[in-house]
Amino acid sequence: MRLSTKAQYAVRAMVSLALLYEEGKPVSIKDIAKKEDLSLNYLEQLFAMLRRNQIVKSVRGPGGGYVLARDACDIRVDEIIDSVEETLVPVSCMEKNGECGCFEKCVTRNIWQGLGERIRNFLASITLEELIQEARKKMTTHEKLSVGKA
Amino acid sequence: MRLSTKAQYAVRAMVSLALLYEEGKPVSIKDIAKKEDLSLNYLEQLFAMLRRNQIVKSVRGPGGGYVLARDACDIRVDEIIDSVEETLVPVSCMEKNGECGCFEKCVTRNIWQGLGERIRNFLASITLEELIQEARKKMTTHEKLSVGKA
DNA sequence: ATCATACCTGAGTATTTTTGTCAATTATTC
DNA sequence: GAATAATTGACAAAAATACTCAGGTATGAT
Repeated sequence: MRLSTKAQYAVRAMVSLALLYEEGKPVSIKDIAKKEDLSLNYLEQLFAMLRRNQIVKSVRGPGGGYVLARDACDIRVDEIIDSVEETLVPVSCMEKNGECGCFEKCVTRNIWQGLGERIRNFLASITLEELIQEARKKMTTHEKLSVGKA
Repeated sequence: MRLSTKAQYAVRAMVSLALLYEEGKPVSIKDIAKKEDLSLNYLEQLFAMLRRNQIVKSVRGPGGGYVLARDACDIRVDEIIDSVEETLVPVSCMEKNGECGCFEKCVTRNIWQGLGERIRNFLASITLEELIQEARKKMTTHEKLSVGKA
């Protein structure tokens, strides 16, 4: 029962994007890669998926980069994960919108369905905005501790 | 976000075990393998793990097999899954009982922790007994439909 | 005793999924 | 038209998963 690193990276990258963003200026993937210490090429793939799912918008050319497609308070964590990972449903036979055809036999079906719903609901209850605020809070307390590091 | 087939098999096998059980007579792994259409050898591995975790008891020799180690109403689904799969925690850095050391930086930590708790709580809220009763219910309605099949 | 049954163990393998890398292209700004 | 940065698709390494196999060990029945 593991979330892929892909999904974890995507969420972290989205927080980074939001934090690095300053009015009107797109954030390059390079900056995010540096901040999060991730492979540039790999991040590119993730952002391509995020873009296709309308989580971010891209701006090409010099000075370009990525921007949130909507307000942070309107982006839910489950949407971010959906963009890069196929599914939050815990078992594969339930993929195609609920009907695996084994209804009569399958005793455990209800469990997995219930579990999938809990996971979905929980991740849908958290917005990017909340993560950003938490991040800012942690940053300030952390900065107090590491003053004069450089 | 997938549960391993291992975990799925284990839960199904436990239901099978409980359904096949008749007073005093252990159920052989072979019967379960047949009923669930799983590899005998693979099931053996799973039951070895279930035994080590005191979910089932084994009886060796002819006429032997496996028996529930406790009442079905006292066996929770999360225990079954724990026995065969390492973890219900969604990200690896949180393995060792919660402390990954990246507390200050890690903005997403709270999400994964919360998610892990939801998953755990949900699976802990279901007992084997409940699954058995549901299975019996489905069996009777299903039998009505497939009368005279053989 | 010995034989058949059925659990028990650990090593090994094949498959799939995940996690990336690389090379080449396209769009945009200066 | 040169530099920048997103965009794409193919490919590859590595890890996890899902098994198989070849033995062993305990027990009951004859």
